[in-house]
Amino acid sequence: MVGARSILPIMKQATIYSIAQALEVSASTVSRAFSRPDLVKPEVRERVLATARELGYAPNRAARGLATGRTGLYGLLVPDVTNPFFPPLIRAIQQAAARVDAGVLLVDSEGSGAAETALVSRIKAQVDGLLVASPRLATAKLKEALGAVPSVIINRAAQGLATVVCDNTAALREAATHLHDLGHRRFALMRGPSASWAAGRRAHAIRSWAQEAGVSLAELGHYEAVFVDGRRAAAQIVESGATAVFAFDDLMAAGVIAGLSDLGETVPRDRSIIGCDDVLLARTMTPGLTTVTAPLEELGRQSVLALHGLLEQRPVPNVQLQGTLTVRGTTGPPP
Amino acid sequence: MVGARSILPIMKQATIYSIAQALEVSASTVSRAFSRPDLVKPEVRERVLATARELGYAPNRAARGLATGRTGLYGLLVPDVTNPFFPPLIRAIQQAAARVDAGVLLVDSEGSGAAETALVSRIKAQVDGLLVASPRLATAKLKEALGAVPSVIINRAAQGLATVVCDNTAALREAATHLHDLGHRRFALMRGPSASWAAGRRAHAIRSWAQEAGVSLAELGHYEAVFVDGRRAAAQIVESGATAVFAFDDLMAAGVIAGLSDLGETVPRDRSIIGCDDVLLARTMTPGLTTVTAPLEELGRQSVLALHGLLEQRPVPNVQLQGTLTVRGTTGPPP
DNA sequence: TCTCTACGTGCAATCGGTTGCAAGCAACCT
DNA sequence: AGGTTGCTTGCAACCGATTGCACGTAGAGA
Repeated sequence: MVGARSILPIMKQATIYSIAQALEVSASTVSRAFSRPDLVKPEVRERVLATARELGYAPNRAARGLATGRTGLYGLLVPDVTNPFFPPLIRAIQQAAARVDAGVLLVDSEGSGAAETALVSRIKAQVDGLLVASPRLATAKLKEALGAVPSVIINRAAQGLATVVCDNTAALREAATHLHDLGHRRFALMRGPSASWAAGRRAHAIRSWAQEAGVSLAELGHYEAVFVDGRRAAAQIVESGATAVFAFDDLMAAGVIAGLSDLGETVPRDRSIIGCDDVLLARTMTPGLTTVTAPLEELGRQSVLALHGLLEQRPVPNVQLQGTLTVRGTTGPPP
Repeated sequence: MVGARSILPIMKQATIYSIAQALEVSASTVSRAFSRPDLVKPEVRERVLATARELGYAPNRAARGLATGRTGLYGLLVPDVTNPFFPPLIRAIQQAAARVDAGVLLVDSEGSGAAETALVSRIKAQVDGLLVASPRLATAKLKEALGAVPSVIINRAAQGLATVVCDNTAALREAATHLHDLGHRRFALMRGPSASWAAGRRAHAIRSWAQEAGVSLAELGHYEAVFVDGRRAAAQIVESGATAVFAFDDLMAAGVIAGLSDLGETVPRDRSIIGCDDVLLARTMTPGLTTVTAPLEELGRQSVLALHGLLEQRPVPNVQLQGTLTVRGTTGPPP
């Protein structure tokens, strides 16, 4: 014994065996004190827990995983971490997962359906279950890729899979009415990606409202849900003659505003714009963006709850949450 | 050979043993074919690999982890996922980690130093190493919390720890010169959080430039690096009489612009603003924000490289990258 | 007093890899 | 021919927790 290193004795991490030894009980008892406390005499359990704390014991995840087949990890697959829609969702998921003692393994598919397939099969052996946010893949392919891994799909309907979605229909109708009340009669709708489930839903909500209200609606797109596509679309909007615009999401809305500004227009003086999602950007731009706020924290929490339920063999109902209208500064009376 | 089950035979996931059996070799050989290919006769190795592919074999991470003590996971601790500075970094880290066959376990400290301590000790047993982005904790406490876990600190200097930082001094001086050339002579600096290393560095860079250039510099703050703090600070800026403002980061810059707008001013007509980091927001606001672009992808890549090196016992030099000036629409001549 | 039940505990196998050690074998050297 | 070397491979002991099974004990019931 040479290296008497000063502070921390190079003591190997405590195991159930070290605890068992210290207490002169068997390792099984220690194990059970944690995983099945009801099977251990209260007094013994207390002593085990105390000693564990003393020795700084933390169960070895790998060993537990090997024995139980559970990793304590949830995979989270997002199409694009840098899209401001996802970070609040990620955070909520992370928190909720921590509450059920699970970690979050994050992967980004860079918006590619092919990558989704690859990533899913890459990580499905490493996790207990998968949370798939806004998948690009068609439902059938998605199901195939997922195989038997317990999964929850976020922000998209998918027959035969557990889903947690946000319905914006009511909020969008409210938004439309808000614009109508301000005096707008000519509307434009900037459609999102054709493969996007949300885009279809939103378009449908607005389309049916416009029909009922008997106002004109110019449908533009499909566009990619990115800033530059919004910016480029500004000319088409001007051309359409619409005074009020529904952008597919906040990013596109910001793009449109930038594009209109390039053309010498000011929002909301010359035109009103409404976004969707209420990402950080919507709150921080000037003027603030009128938009439909998605309950992202709740979305995250519910997804984790659903996955957790799935893992415990509980039947999990599909969840549908509601978006709400948030009026800020990009809507006003028509010129 | 009986079970010709039609599509997916309910076959348990393939293991090295199933492969070994199929090939009539020992499991050790199969194991070595993967982990130490050089020890296996090429011909045998080929057959193992082929059979593995055929059987859809994927090594069991938990088992490997138990045997080797490696989990194949890097922990990534960020103070706030929703701060747009981090998502691009996260994505880069995730990609780089995948390239060395590691997963990323993401945790968010919600900007609290105390939570950092708790989270670090919570996950350090589950990961091979830790990437700590912009920690709030003082270096000493951080080191204590990290203990012996191989770690890389991102975006902050920390004596005795491996670090990967971005130096903005040169870019900020360039930005200052840009403003000076436009005719500005009265400057203001909105300082970031006092605990932030980056804030100190940026302040120092600007302060020393101002001194050399012989222009007036009003130092405001410290502020939190959030939108609302920027917005509230607008009045102080007007009061200071500065025509050009360095905000600690883009979020604050956006806040200032909003605040000035509240007061009836327009940027850059009435005042010029410069941010820092070049987050998505900076590109998507109207007008675009003049700012110092941080090489986030490179920052992420280098951090992973460093951690990977650490894990292989290689000596890892500290990395320092350079920010670059990006001129957009929030800077112009003084009124 | 004797069985029966219920509870608490320990034994030992198991999860799926990794790895030190030694044996088998062929080529090479003297 | 005998000895040496180096390459392949198998054996078996781990890694740290979980869990089915069986044993021992004490209290309940007859």
